[in-house]
Parts: sequence; C-alpha cells; structure tokens
Amino acid sequence: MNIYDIAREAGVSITTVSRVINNKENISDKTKLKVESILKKHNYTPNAFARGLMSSSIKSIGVITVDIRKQHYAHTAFTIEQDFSKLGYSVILCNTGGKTTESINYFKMLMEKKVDGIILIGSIFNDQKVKKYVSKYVKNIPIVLANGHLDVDNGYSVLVDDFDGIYRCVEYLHKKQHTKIVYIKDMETYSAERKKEGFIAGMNQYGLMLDETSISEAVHGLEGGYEAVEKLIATGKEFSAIIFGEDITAVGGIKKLKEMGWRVPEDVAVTGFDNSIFAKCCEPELTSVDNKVETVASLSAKMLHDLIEKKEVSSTIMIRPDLIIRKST
Amino acid sequence: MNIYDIAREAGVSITTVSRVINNKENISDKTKLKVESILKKHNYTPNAFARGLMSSSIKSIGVITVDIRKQHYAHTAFTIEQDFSKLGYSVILCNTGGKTTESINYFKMLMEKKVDGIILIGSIFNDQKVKKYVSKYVKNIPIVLANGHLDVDNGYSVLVDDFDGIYRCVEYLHKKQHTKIVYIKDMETYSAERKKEGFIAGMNQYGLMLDETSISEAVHGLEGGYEAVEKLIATGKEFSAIIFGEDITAVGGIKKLKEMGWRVPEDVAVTGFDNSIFAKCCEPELTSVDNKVETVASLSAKMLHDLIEKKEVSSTIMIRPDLIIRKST
DNA sequence: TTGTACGCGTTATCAT
DNA sequence: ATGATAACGCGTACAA
Repeated sequence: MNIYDIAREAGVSITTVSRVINNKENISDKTKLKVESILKKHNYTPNAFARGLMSSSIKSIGVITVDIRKQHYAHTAFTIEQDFSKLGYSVILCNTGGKTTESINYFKMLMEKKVDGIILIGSIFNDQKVKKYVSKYVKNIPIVLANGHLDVDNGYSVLVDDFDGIYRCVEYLHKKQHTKIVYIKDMETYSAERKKEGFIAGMNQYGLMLDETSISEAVHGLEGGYEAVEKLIATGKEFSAIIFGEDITAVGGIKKLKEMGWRVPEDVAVTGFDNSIFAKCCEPELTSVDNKVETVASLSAKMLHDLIEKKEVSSTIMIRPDLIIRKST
Repeated sequence: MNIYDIAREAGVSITTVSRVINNKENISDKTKLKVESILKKHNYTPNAFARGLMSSSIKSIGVITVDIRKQHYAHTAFTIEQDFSKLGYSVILCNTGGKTTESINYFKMLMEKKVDGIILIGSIFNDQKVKKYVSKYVKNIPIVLANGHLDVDNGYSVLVDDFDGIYRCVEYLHKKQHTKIVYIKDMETYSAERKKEGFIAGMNQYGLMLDETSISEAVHGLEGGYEAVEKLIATGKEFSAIIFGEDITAVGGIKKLKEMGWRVPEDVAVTGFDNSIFAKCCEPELTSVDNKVETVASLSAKMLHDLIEKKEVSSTIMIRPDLIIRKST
C-alpha cells in the first residue's frame, strides 16, 4: 500500500496525500478528512527508504559501546535511547567487544545507513587504526563521546572528571586518618589512566607515602578484584584502605578481604567507583564515586541532537562526580 | 559521491560499477580492477536507502525490551546483537518502559523502517492493546519472543521452563529436609506466574504445607526483596527456606535476613533465579536457577534468521534450566 | 562483456 | 487549493 494507491482511492493526486501525511498547509478540510480516513483504513505507513532517499536521513543514530552487558554502559545506552526516542529518532546498537576490525565495520555500517549522528559510550576507542579511520572518513557525521575520549575533529564529549573522583577518595580517606592507602587499577582505558593520576595527585597533595607498590593492577570484574587483593596481601604490603577503580572490582576485593578475616571498614576501608547497584548489594555497603550516569547520558544525547540541528555547542562538558559515603569506609 | 560519479570517472556505465560492487559475474578483470581502484580512492559507500527501496530491506532487525538496564535483558540483547551483526544485520534497540503507547509506537516505527524481523525480550507484552495491534498490523514481519509470551499468529518463541526451575528448587530443598518453604514472587509477568505455579506444584508433589501465607509478593529489585522479607518476618510466619523469583530480589532479602540476625543457610536457606552476577556478589553466594540467557538469546536469533530466510522452524523451543548449587542452601 | 532505460515511493518545485 | 513532474541513488531486464 503506497502513496499512489491511497491517492487513487481518494480520487486525488499523490501530492495531496503527501500534504496530508506531512501536515502541510493549503489543504481544504474536506479533502484532508477524506484522505485521512483512507489512510487510517489501510493503516498506511510511509516507506522510510523512499523518504530517506529524498532527505538523506532516516532519523536514526548509532550507539557504539564495547559491551552493553556492563551495567554502566547499559544504563547510559538506555537513557540515550529514551531521550532520542522522544525526539523521533531510533537507535542502532553496536557492541564492538573492543575489537578494532569490528569497530571500523560498525562505523562503516552506520555511514551506509546514514545515521544522523553517533554516540560512543566508554573510553575504549583509542586504538590508532580506529582513530585514523574515523578522522579520515567519518568527517560529516557528528560524534559525541559519552564518558569517552577520542581525538578527532568532529568529536565532542561529555565526561566525568575521573581524576577528581579518585582524588576525592584520597582526600576523604586522609581526613579519616588513613595514611596507608593503596589503589587497585583495572582495565587499560583512558579513564583508568586518569583515575590513577588522580590517586597519585591526591597522595602527593596530602604527603602520603607513595611508591610503585601503592598501585596494583586488576583484571576488571568480580574475580579480578578478588585476585588482585589476594596478590596484594601476598606481597606483604601494609595498607589500611583500598581505593578501587570500579564497584564490581571492589566487591570482589571485599569478598577476598572477608575470607582472609579482615573486617571492613575496621581493618581496611574500601571505596568503589560508579555508585552502581553493586555498591548497594555489597556488605558492608560500598562508599563509591557517583559518576552521574544519567546526567552524562542525557547531556550527550542533547549535545548530539544540537549538533544534528546545527546549533552551537561547546566541545567538551565536564561533570563533577560526587562521593557517596556508605559503610565500607 | 554516488554510483554515477564513479561510473563517469571510470569511463564505464553504472551497471558495470554496480556489478563490481556486488561481485557479479561477466566482468573483465581489467575493468573490475579499474573500477575498484576508484571505489577505494573515494571510499565509496552505496546509499542504503536506494538499495532498500529496491529490495525493501535494509538488513536490520528490531529488539524490543522493557528496560535494557536489567542485567538479564542486556545480556540477551548483547548476544542477539552479536549474532545478527555477524550475519550482516544491524539492531535497532527499543525500550518500552512497559508502556502500551510506547510499545505500539515502537512497532509502528519498526514497520516504517522495514526491519526484517523483531525479537521481543521478556514477558511484558501481554497488554491487550499491544496484542491486538500486533496481530492485526504486524502480520508480515516475523516475530520471535526470547523468554516471552504473546499470542499472535506470527509469534514464535524460545523460552526457559520457569515452572520447572522453581519446581526443582522445591525438590532440592525438600531433599535437604526443608519442610517450611515460602515463595517470594515479584513482578506481574507471565513468567512470574509460571514460576509461582511451579512452586505450588512442587509443594503439592512433596506434600509440603502450602496456603496463602506461603506466597508473598515483592516489588522487583534489591529494595523489594528487602521489604518483602521484612514484611514476611513481621507476619510471624515460620519458614526455613525462601525461594525468590529473581536473584537481585533474593540479594535484598538476604540482606534483611542478616540484619535481623538470621544466618544463611543455617537458619534460612535461600534460592534465587537467573544465575546472574548478583548470585556471585552475594554473601553467601546464592544458589540459583540458571535460565541459560545466552542459549535462549542465540536460539532466538537463529530462529528469527531462519524465519527471515523462510526456512521451516518449530514454533516453540523450550529450554530446561539448571539449578546451580552454591552456599546459600 | 558492457550499456540503456525504467522502477522503487517519497518529497519538492513549479504550474494551474 | 490542487496537480504534474522531476529528483533522490540504486538494481536489473533487456538490448547491443
């Protein structure tokens, strides 16, 4: 059922039908009503491809993330989808799995499908090849990074000050008289790097003892945190507080601590990052940096929409995180 | 840069270019190479809309869920996206929030964009209006329900036997000499109903005491489980084991139990459902019904793809869940 | 092996 | 207020 069929049945031209569909002016109420009734009768839906062919847009955006199974990303993607859906756009979801080839293929696909814009969630896009590809070929599509980092010309970003988040963990623990603080860093991302820098800056600021044994690495996740603490204890390193780069890793760490007979927070204070549901599942509940998922997501969506509508936008928005104090410190 | 520009620059016709792009036969290696070099030079990508106009398909599917923030849905959506991505399809993500109007709008949008198929994740689509709309208008698009339920002609489904999952919890607890078992049901879904029936069947099968006080309701989630246990204890009901309809609700319940000084599993045994990460975060780790997220997701994807390719498929696939024993029982 | 010309369904332009 | 027709970019039957 296309516009010709409708026009024929209504005894008018396709132009008239098109006018009715798109609520244009210069239509008599009488014809309008007649056409509308036939439209409804056949439950007519316009062909989006033909529309797209004219306007070279089908009102859609691409959302690329490493893995939507990660709570934080899912939360971000959800908010973005909801916001854009209200604006009449649909969202194409892409999970790269962190792989270069996949990432580039997703960009290609999104370009073929002529999305109006792209949002990148998370900071796993610093692969040189990806960067090169994007800055070379994806020139005319606006890109917004939600909590990510990517040096390209058309790259705008909304991010949380990860540096500040961890810095304030140190500050808070220092106020609580902790002097032996260690940091467990997970994942090789830009964000993780910034967090580490925040830790170092904080430790230096408050004159706390800091050397290479103060920072250890963990595979991201529950098991990662568990193993990292296991290793840390094995080294004999003394500490009264652990700062983790992510909640879920902290939960794994606490698990190990408790197994070893350490009490939290009496023997060791622990902080996490994300203020996710894991912080509340945990026992004791986890003090965590709230990195404002929804705010970041909504601002990213708004920014991309502004870019699509050619409005002026500032290239970077930085959000200050909050420290949520709970029972683990 | 369109196919005409390429043709002009290569000194051939658009047909030839089209042939090269689509790897058709009857092309001399010489022309093929020449065209390919120009294609690469301009990083030409065909216009998907024009293609879609011809084939009336743009190789995409819709994935509709209530809320991608729910771990289980995110996991399912992830697997589906990965599987379809490998087949050259892209995925449009829709979160209905459980609202009727939104749901219908998403169906409309997916039809306009002429997706090749739709997967519904979860069992929150039993709204009468939605059902009516779908069975009336979405006739020619194959629909697969991943762990969901919807009575429509073109609705195929892959689901986990929720009934059996809970039934086996009862069976297991009975073997462990529990006689006073209660069930905490959350959410008003088809799935939740089936679980409840499994509980009743199990209790009857093993001659365990069962009345209206054996089943209580909880709002889904951490707080929901917490409050449900609070209320349960307040009623004075005696119990030695609690079966929960979802892991996260169980985690909330255990939290309350521990606060009240009950030991798990010594004083109360607890089981969850989903075998999610929450089961492993929990202390003690949670015995949980593994409802095979990935299997369900992959089979749903395969089923939809088969339907798209007009292959024969059985209308329902039922997966048997596993009971994963951990320390909470 | 290669090219011409038409159709896909819509919107926009110009004429009536 | 309404209509005829071009244009969007591609695939393809048919012609050469």
